[in-house]
Amino acid sequence: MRELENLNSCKSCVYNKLLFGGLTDEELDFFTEHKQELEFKKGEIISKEGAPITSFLYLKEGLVKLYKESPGSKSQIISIAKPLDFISLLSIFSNSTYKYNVAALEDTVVCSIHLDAFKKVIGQNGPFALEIMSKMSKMYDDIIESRFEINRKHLRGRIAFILLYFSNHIYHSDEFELPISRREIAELIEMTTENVIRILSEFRKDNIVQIDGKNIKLIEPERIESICKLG
Amino acid sequence: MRELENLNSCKSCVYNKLLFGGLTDEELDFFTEHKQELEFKKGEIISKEGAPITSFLYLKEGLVKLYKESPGSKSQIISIAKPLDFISLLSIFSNSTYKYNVAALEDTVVCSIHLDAFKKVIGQNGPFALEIMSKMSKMYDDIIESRFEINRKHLRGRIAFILLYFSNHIYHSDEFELPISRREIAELIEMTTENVIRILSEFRKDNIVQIDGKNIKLIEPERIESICKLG
DNA sequence: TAAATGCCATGATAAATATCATATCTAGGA
DNA sequence: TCCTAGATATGATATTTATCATGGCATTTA
Repeated sequence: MRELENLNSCKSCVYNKLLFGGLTDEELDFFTEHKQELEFKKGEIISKEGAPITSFLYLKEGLVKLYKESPGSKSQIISIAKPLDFISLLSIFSNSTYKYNVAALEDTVVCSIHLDAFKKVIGQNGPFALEIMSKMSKMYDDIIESRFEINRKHLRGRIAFILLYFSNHIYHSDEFELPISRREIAELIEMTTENVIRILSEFRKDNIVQIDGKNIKLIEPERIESICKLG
Repeated sequence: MRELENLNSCKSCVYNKLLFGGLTDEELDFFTEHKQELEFKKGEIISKEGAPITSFLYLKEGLVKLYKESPGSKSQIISIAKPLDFISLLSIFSNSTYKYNVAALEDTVVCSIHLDAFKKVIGQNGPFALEIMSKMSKMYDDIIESRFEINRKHLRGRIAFILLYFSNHIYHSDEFELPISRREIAELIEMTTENVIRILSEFRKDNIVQIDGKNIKLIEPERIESICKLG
């Protein structure tokens, strides 16, 4: 992890309008004083389950995974966060320590705002509070929704689901490089690594995807959609 | 559904201190004007997926289930809400329509505060906003946590989990009456109705629970704990 | 009262999935 | 450079779970 020099003010930050629409100049200056940009290399741990929460974190660049490790069983990936997602989201208002781990899947830049400063502004700016609540709710809803969706599918449907997830929600293209290993896919969609590999092979043999290592190309997205829908 | 007469002010409501610690008298009066208590009989639907959200709802008395119905597959129960839980929670700040259904498992009293009024107070009272966010986060965290926990267990572990859930979190007793059918248990912990019945029978034969219809008595809670932990 | 419906119950069987074994390939470290 | 650990790959087998069939029981409805 590397702390970037604190050159940029939040006021000039291209993300502030997307994320923090309703803030005054004073509030943005206040955040500027209490923020820090952090850079993480691929594979680095950003936060750990059980560690105290001291800041509000959101992703500026890169890709991270939120995951849980439970003794004696495999780890489970809760979700993948992309730029502009809040990554210290779950737990931040409900717990003093993180309830899950966060690790960088790519080189990543995180903006870290000191928690007290963040809460102070929420407390004084109602519309901002509502905005954060709305974004928070959306993220929680998405996680819960996709958990239930994955659970009612069979293995082929789950693989179809995750391929479409990367294609539609992360890369916006039929062709992309998987940011995670087969094992991590397994941890994300509740199946074994062997079966992830097996079913990706099936899809390749059926000619609905091209696979070369981590490089994926969806040849027949419509068929993948229908496999996903059927479950 | 029956609308109760609006006799009680929020100021005198026994729940207000538990739920809404930081409100001024004026704000409580404001809520009194914009609230309505609703009574639902067991089995009644409180809100439906897709219906517009017009109020903030919380449970005063009774027990409800939050569930999703998806065409062509069984419904899935997301969670069970008990008194003081927010039931219009998910979606309320992120969507204009409900993302799931809510139905009463017992005779139930719901307090309904008009959404605009609720948002207005959040916007003007920062500590209250933080309080609501904290409670919201906790509920979301619990749902997500238990989803992941259920998913890494085998059937026996799931049954143990749900027995302990009712015992520890709902009834606070080793002896209780199940508020839901075997089919609903199945919808809640991701298994088939037959297997719920089968495994409850196994537990009965193994003498770790007494079962008489919906009446349950945990004979050996420690063994149930260990079955739950092992998965 | 009778019929019907839904819930509880159990067994037999089929299907889905995990586990185990093994092999190849690759990337990173000594 | 070689060596090792981990990722990918595939087959055989075992385990877990779902499905199907059937019946009893209770509760609602005609």
